Amino acid sequence: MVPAVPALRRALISLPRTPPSPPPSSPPRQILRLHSFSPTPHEEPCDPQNSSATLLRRAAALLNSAAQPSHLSQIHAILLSSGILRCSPSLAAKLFLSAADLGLIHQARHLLDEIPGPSVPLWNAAIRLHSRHGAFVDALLIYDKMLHQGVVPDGLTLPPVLKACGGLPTPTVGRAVHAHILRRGFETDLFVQNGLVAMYAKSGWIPCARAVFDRLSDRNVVSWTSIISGCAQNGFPLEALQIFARMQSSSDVRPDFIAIVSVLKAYMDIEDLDQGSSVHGLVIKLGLDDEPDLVITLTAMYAKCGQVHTARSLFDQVPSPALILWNAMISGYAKNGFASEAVELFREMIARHTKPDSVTIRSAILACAQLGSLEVGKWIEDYTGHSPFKDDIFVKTSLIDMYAKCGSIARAHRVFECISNKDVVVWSAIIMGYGLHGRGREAIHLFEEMKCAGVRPNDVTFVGVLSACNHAGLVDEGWKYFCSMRDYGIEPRHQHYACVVDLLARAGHLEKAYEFVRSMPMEPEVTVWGALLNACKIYGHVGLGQYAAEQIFALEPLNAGHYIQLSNIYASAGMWSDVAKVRVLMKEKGVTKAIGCSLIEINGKLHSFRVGDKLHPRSKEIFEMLSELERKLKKSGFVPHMGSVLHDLSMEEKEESLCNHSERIAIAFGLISTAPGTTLRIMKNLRACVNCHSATKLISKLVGREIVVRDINRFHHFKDGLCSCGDYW
DNA sequence: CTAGGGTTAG
Repeated sequence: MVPAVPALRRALISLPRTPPSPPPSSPPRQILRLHSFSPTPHEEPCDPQNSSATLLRRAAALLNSAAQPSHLSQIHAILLSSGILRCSPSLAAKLFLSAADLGLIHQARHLLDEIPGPSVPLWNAAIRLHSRHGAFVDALLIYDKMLHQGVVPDGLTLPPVLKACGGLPTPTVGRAVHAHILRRGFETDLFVQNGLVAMYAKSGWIPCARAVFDRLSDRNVVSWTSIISGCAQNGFPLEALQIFARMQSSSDVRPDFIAIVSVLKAYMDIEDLDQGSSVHGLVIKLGLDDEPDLVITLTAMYAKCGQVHTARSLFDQVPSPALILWNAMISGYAKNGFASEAVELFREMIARHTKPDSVTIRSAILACAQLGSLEVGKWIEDYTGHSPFKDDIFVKTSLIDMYAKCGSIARAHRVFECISNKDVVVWSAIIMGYGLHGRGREAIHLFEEMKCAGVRPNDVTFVGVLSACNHAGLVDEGWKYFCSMRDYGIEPRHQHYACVVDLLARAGHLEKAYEFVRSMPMEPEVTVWGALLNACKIYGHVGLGQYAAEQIFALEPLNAGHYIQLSNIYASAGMWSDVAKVRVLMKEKGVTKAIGCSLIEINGKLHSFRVGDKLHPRSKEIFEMLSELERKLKKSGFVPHMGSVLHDLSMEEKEESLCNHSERIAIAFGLISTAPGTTLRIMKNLRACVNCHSATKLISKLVGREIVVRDINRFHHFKDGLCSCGDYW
């Protein structure tokens, strides 16, 4: 009789129970003939002994053939109601093992309680079953009960117990079990020792995991893998790789595919593709390149490191990809700017009748957000609504983000409203969305509402609020919120500082902004100097602009936008020789201006235009519309803002007339290809230029259309001659 | 009869 360790008991009492999953509700497919079990009148009704024996025999025979959960449930129910289960522990045990084999946790649990004194293998099976299915607390409670009944665990009891401990947030229980193990002498049991290493590793207690590992006299591939993956998963990728190197040099343990997967994870984390590829070589040498799980990890690694083409070639070699392989490829595309490839692959997946999970759907939604296409966005929401993930809060949050980025804040809000338990990320997403659309007041209102609802803002929420204030020119509010961050114990990051600099500078408080930059506790990065430079352009402040530009050139010498900003500052001040100098500087450094490009979506298809683009099949009509627009603009007294011509640094581009800017062509195309009154949605890769911005305002009025333009930073909603940004961008 | 790994993150 061994008493339960008090520490283990104490630790267990404090644990929350895992909420039980509902028992399977699907009705039995095939109804067993119930009456054949129950004692029937013609079968010696007056002799319960005899009929019980018959029943037992029949039940045992049926149990041997009961491969389906529904059959098992029925047998269970019948035996239970007849009270016979209590008379025959061996039958109960048999029934229990069948239930365990079928993964029927609830029934197995119920049956275990029916068995008077379960044997050690039975206890082991029960613990293993719960541990495998993630019911860790239950697994431990069963273990506790076992100890309490004075049953002595064997070598097979502890591995699943340790696995359950490793699944808990802290290794408190694990340590108690460890103490147990020490007292009982499982020092030479490799399974138990490996379990300890994995338990500490999973809980993030790497030094403890290492201590156990280092004391092992005998190590197999599982011991090595446990410690390697422990390091890789807890932010010590370099240690993981060192240990792998040691494994190869100082042991004759041959890595198997699971070991390699763990190693690749470490390379993935440090994004060391060169080393990662060399492991790919090792995989081939070991003859493991056909291992499906390794193909998944390799694909994920290449995809995550931006080598989407290499990833795709691996993907294409798999005849029927598993769900997570689809996920790795689709998310790889989405994260690396291959949005249309991601959406296309998602469609292919559906066409091939592979059911996506919430990870797939989230990746697909992310791709839609990047694509900016409202049509594709609506399609994916529709798809999501018919999927089992329609109520998933992660999915809904990505939908909010997606609609905001596709230009429909109304749709984003609709999704937002329908979420019952809004967490901080949901609120942050909608606040960010309103900010993106220049609706700062509403963003602030939502922020206050969120606080009233008792949701605590985090650093991301503050980025949202600050950028919302910024886009709407709400200087005082923005400053107030920035100062309130510390009340919430949030230390402002660089991004928050950048927002404030932009906020102050754009509103004309250049000196204040500069002072603020100097007071920053970290080195200002490009975004901060860029905000200053931009404001200097707006307010014609040459000196500070020059200084900011110098800082930027040192940090990011190859981005043409900064040179153009500086050049524009000089041009506005009439400093033509300095304009020329900037041009020379650009040439010396080999910086070329990004070519403006606008996209417009018509009937779900994207059309792209560049400056002066004549490549479109309907080019002739487009240019007729362009001249008509220009006529209308002139007639209503529109004067082009000549400053915008100065954007173009090369002589060739200077010759381009302003009305050839790409967004104007996209608008013209939109007008000739849609019904009157249809909203036009345009995306461009640069910031809106001053001239196009005022022209578009007027055009929206002249043609009676709402025009939504997503530029590189934000949205502009043009309507009735006005823009939602209030000319503040 | 036991053990180690993999997609993702608004």
